[in-house]
Amino acid sequence: MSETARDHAPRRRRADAQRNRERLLAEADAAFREQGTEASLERIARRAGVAVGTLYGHFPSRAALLDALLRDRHEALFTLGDALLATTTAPPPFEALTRWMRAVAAHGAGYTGLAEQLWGGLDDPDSELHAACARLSAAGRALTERARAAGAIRAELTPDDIFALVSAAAWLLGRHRDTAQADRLLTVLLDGLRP
Amino acid sequence: MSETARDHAPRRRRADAQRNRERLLAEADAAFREQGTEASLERIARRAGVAVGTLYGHFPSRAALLDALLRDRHEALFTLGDALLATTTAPPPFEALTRWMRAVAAHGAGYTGLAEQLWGGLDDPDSELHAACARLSAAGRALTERARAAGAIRAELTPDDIFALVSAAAWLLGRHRDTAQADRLLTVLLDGLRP
DNA sequence: CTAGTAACCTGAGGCCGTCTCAGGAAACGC
DNA sequence: GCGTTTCCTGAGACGGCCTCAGGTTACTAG
Repeated sequence: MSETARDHAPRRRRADAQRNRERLLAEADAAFREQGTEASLERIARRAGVAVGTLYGHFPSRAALLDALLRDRHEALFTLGDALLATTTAPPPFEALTRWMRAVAAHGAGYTGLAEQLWGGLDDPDSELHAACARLSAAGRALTERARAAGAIRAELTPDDIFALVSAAAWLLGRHRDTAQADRLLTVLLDGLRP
Repeated sequence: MSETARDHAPRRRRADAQRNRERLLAEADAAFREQGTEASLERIARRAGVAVGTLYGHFPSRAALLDALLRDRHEALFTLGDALLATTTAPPPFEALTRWMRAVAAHGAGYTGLAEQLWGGLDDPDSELHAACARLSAAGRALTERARAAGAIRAELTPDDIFALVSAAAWLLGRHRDTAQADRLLTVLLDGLRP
């Protein structure tokens, strides 16, 4: 957080544009935390001290806004996925899969409604969230196949099944805020994967 | 289904009102099936050949419309719950619980978005869906406690946990239409309940 | 310091949705 | 038929999404 703040935005931006972008992201994060991913974009713009059009100028859609907001968290998940798959650092297949599922479920629970958005982003190739969703899905697929090949999970489970279960868990956790319960439920779900 | 159609509406209604009510329910069912429970009420009214105000006259809120639409299905679930709890007809505790969970999950998957509505109806005492949700929840609670007392499920699981799991399953099944997958996922979930 | 330019911002306005309510229409009972 | 009660209508207030023509501002080259 210094002059390298423009990491993944090599093109110089006008100072006011940069400021507005940051305020918008901050307000969007606050609004999404409080009201979920369906929070009013108009209100977000207003609270950022900016006109609606400015918001749309920076983020053409809700998905684009989310994508920008989640960039770091997604990056961290990609890294985790790589580590869980790399031959040198990977834990046993079942543990790798469950650690992945817990991480993704926790991520999808970050905002109420995020699970739906990620689900939708996977289906819609035009969504700004599509790339991220696809990478998450690919990592999950690889981990699932490895676990399946090792006989660590029921043979009939497909990667899509795993994705569905993670989404459901994220949906649930995203509207409860009870971490103890979340843990119990994830345990039920993950134990059920075993053959 | 004949002249006894006004079962739970003892008060005579004007013929046109009765007709409109039925057309509205039919169109709402169609719309909810196609587009989920967030379908536009204006469009439903229009397709029923009626002004918006008429719809709101019959059903003050989306929840009221859903409540009317689901009345029979809820009644059937209450009956099932009673049977699963009655000492004469009840199967073993674990089977009773899982049959209940499967039935409620299937019900909540009837329309995309219904799971959220039922969840919300439980929380909001003013919702027209509240009574039905509360009864469903009570039956689930009793079945859970019985299963827990019999040592058929993990000791740490609460009735709220079960409700949450059923909701998540309903959410999932409500946006997939793959019954084979639905079965696999429910199996995972229900097997995970065991100690 | 200044002018020119490209980048950016604004907000009215079109569209659709929810929900209400005053006034009009229609069914019913006699 | 006629009065009464019940019901229906649809304009309109309000908020959300999204766009785009026109105004504004930061930067830059001189």
